[in-house]
Amino acid sequence: MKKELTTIQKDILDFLIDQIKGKGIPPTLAEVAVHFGYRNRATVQQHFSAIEKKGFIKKNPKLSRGIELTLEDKFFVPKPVLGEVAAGNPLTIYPDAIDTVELPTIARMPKDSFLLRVKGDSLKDAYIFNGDIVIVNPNLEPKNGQIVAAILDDAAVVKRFYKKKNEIELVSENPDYQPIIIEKKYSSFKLVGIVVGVYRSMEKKKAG
Amino acid sequence: MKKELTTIQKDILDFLIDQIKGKGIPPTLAEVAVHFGYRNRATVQQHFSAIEKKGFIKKNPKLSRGIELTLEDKFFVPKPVLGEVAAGNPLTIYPDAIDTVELPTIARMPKDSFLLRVKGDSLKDAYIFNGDIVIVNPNLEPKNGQIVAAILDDAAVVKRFYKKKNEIELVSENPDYQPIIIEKKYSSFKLVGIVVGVYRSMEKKKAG
DNA sequence: TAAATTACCATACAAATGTATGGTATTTTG
DNA sequence: CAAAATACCATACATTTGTATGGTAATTTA
Repeated sequence: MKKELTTIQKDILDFLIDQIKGKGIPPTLAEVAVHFGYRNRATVQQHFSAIEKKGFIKKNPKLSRGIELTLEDKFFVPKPVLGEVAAGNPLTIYPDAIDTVELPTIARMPKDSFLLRVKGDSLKDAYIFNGDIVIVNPNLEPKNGQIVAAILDDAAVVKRFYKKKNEIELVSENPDYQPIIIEKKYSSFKLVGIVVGVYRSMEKKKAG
Repeated sequence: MKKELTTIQKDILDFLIDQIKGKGIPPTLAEVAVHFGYRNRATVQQHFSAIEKKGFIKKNPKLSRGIELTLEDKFFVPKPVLGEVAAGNPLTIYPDAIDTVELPTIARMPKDSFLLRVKGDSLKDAYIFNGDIVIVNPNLEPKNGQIVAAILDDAAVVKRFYKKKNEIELVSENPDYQPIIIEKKYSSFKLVGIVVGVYRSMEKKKAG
């Protein structure tokens, strides 16, 4: 019935969604071909057919730019969760997806953003809880007070970000946790991105 | 700078808006010609030029369906929020969208699901807070313990749902609020749907 | 192992598309 | 009144677009 998309098919679908939601109109076969470096439209044409057969888009025959998304009926689209981040103490971030969450289409992420599942309760006063999924955008400059994801000594944290004269402060909302202070020269610190949204599925009840 | 449109030009612009807003993609010259009964595309072509000269649309040369609206309103209308629902006490639900949420990259609304913005703090022990957006699916049967949206005396509430022998109980997580008990024959109660997810944008900081 | 799927390539074609040019008649404007 | 703008018509043309068909190689599935 509804099969899974291959990696390439998923990339193409992402591009379609990106164009439709971003530019407003669906791309032509040629435009997709150019974007992915294909030498002809037939390749895209065949990918479209495959994606349509799996039920993710609908082609309006003969109609230019006649691609419609059927995602709205699906509602939930599986997205990889790249790792678990500690709101409290640092945890490992995994190179590949450790899991997938069903993300509602309304909370669709920007192309290069990714998801992290929060562990711990140090952000509970910022209304982010154990098990919540945070959407991280790596292409934004952090402003003071924003919640960011960062790598610290090969582990990942989600904290509130404050830039000071010679140091960066990562604070938890929860007073039980001490702020992490990073001197600017400290090299094993790497900012990953800004947390732009939080999503929580209500499907399964969770513990407090 | 920006002159006024003639009656016909306005009709054509209206059609453009209609198509872009409704169908999602701008029409071709030919489609507009057919709609208005013109025998050729050149007529539409000239109208487009006139409307563009007056600053209401922008033509992307050589690009099929390359018409953009330059109206300040812009139609990448994010997501309509149908109303505000009280987690605490009932609030009115509005017939039309009262607001839109700005989300990272937004997909279209699932056909029959919708969004509601939560007001009040009676669900705070279920980790749903004032200002959060709940995603409501009206096509699911509620199970005991699930969080539902319901209409109660022309107002909407978001509560935890419990079905008992002869009554339905809607409880808040927050003990400050008394459970609402509805006898089964009570007619002004209508279940709207199940809350399947919660989304919160981090773009603007919010109050507790 | 055989069959199906995937992921590309190339070529061909009719129809659709945006554009250009030229024409006519009416209405509006300076 | 003359000039400009408006509102259509017709035809022509190069591209673009969707589609169809056939082929190759690698991978996945049965």
